[in-house]
Amino acid sequence: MAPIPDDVTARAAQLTALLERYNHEYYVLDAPTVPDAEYDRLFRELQALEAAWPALRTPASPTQRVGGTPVPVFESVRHAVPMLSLNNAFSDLTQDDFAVRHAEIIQFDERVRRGLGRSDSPVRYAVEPKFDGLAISLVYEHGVLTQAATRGDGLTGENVTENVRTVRTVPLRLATSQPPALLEVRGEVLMLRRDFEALNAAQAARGDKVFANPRNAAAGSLRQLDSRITAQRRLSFFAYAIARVEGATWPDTHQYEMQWLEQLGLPLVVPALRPVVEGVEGLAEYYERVHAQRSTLPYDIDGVVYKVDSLADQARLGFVSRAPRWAIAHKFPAEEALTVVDAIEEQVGRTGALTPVARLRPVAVGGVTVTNATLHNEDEVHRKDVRVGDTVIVRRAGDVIPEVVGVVLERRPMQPVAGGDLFSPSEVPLHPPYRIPATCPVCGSHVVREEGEAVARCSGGLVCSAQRKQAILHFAGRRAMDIEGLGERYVDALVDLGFVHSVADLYHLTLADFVAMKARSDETASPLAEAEVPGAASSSRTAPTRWAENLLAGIAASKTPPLARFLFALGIRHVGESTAKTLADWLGSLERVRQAPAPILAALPDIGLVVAEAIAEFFAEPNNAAAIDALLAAGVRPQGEGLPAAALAEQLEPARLLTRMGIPRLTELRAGQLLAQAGSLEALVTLAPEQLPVAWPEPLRLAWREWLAQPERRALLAATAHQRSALLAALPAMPDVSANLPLAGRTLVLTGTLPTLTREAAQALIEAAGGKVSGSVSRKTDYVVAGEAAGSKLAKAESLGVPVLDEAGLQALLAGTMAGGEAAS
DNA sequence: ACGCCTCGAGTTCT
DNA sequence: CTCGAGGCGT
Repeated sequence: MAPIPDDVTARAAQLTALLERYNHEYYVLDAPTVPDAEYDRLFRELQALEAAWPALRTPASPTQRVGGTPVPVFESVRHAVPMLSLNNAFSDLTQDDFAVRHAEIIQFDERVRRGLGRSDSPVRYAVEPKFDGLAISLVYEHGVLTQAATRGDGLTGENVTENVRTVRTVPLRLATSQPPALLEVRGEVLMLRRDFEALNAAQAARGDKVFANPRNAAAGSLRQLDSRITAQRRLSFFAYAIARVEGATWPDTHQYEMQWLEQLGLPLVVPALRPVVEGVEGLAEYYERVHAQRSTLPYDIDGVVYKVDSLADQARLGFVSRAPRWAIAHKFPAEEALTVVDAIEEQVGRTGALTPVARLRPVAVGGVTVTNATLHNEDEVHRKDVRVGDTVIVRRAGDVIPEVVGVVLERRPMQPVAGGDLFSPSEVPLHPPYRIPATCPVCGSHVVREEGEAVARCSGGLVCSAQRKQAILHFAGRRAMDIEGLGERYVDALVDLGFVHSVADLYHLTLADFVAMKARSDETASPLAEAEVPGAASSSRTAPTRWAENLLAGIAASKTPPLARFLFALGIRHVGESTAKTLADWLGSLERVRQAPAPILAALPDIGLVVAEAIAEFFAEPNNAAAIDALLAAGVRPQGEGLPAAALAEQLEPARLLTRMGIPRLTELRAGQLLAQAGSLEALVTLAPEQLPVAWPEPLRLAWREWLAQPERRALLAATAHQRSALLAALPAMPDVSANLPLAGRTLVLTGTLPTLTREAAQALIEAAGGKVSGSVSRKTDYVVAGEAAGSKLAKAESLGVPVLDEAGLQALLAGTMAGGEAAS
């Protein structure tokens, strides 16, 4: 290749420098000094030079902001310094008292001052808005941007360098003649509100999908595999931290860090929004000020961030389970909005539960458009007195789920009443108070509400198509049989068109069935029509069976589930994952679970009479028995341990079993006396009245005789005795050794996202080590394992003094090398 | 009998 | 995540 003439190299360098300066003036300083046309002219000149001499085209060239070749997939990038998330503090602005309103600020400041051993002098804090965008890490080597990565799980992110290069405010080269050998900057990529609106307008005009909020638009744009698309989207960047410096002096306060970054040409938020303040009053004042300004800012924020300004002090404070002790995110309270209830409809759940749902006029709350909100149950609707036509206050509670806070009664639609006078109102509400319907909206069966229960249920059982669909969906669910690809759309179509009546039918479906189903659902324009991929109109001839093959493969692959998951999949009332696991662990086979009478089941840990009877009734019900037999006949083989648990003998002590028969006033002590008289469970049936224990008072003797009088109870007693013997005979010869495992008898709670383990993987490891994973923190919790974005459970652990571990701590515990955890402050 | 704790069930939107 | 309800220890 011909060498590049010196004058060309010089001109290219000159153009690059000019374009970089104009870029910075335009996008970062918002103060252009040249007309756009001049910029475009220089830009095209540089492009032309680069076209003639491609060697000039470096990654740092301003021409490279237009995006390059699409990548098949983002490669992953390991962060040299982990990208942490901050602990959260929440505010409740409904309180007036300063101490109450700013309790989180006061607590944070106290923790900081305690940690620094500084009781009187106020701490200096660098404060800034908490952007609602995507955290990004930028690496500059000798002043040139060489890598940009998303946060990912904090340890490993995605390499999005090509995309970030197209973000106009990100300098491709640092504005200094003596750049550090290495500089890693952390900041946020986001979309300004005006850019978001323009983008959505353009998307809508083109008939493309619009984004729900700027955050989603930014995320969607940044994660484009084709960076040319990213280049067309107006993304912005704000820097807020330095992660690594080599070959330069690291400033000693956060404030100086920011000043340095600004000198290097990195965009920062306007100075007024990032002051250094002192003490609690300074933090509170800043919080109030930004909160008040929130809606007028050019971008979305979801709170503010407080950081101890001195880096030496930051170092002294250190970290608790991967979140810094010297910084905290203070979130604004949930946003509320007003909207109108168009209708109240009922959803029918798997158990037949009718749940009233408010259909709302679409309204934006906290970044998403809300159209539905659950009203939980009839009582709840009455408590809030929500009616059709009402204007209601909607909030996104905690983080996601929309909630109707209350009704604005002044706006309730009314109608005049004839003959109204001083003593009777002249108008009444247009709509009556809500009533749960008397019949199921799906199948018309009557609706029953048990005495003392909050939920109303459709009595139709599996006759009700809604219940059937939900039962099948539950059966196929990820935590149950895990049939891949069988989602709501297919279940709806399969049931509506009569291809599937019960779960066993799934295993008899053929390719021909699916093709027929597809044909019929196309005719009837059922929801399946929407399942087609864009442009599938022509491909429905060419590859009509691909999805069906996948589905059939998914169904076939689900034939050998672990017993616990199979039991859970059956959808027995009161039997969730945990109870299903108890049954599987203790009894070891489907047959033993099916045959166990209620008292045996109630002898197992955490299973009482209510649950035991629900299980026994489920298996006794002929329809259910037939459905299970059909599954077995179709080749479904739940995988059990084969043997009951060795410790079962203790659970099945005859006196214990007797107390679980549902006999009134029979305590364990009295059951023991009774057994001493009879000699064995079997002999109880024939025990003569005069042989009852002498210590028994007359009412008890009467209660016993009355209970035993019914034949089915004598049968239950006999069946229980029989099953007990059978189970004991099947017990394994060797006692189990689980007591020696490192986490035997320990209860752990997982919260947040762990850096490398998934929640399921962590749970599996803990259980393999003999421990138990629970969902909520209490005094009985031995450890809380906290990851990224840990929430209320971490806070609760700290308030109860429960030790908090990070993933490394958990691994140490699993290895049995650690006696205790790192205690939280 | 009471109260704590855990589990089950239902839910929204992208 | 939140509520309601069942299980179990006190």
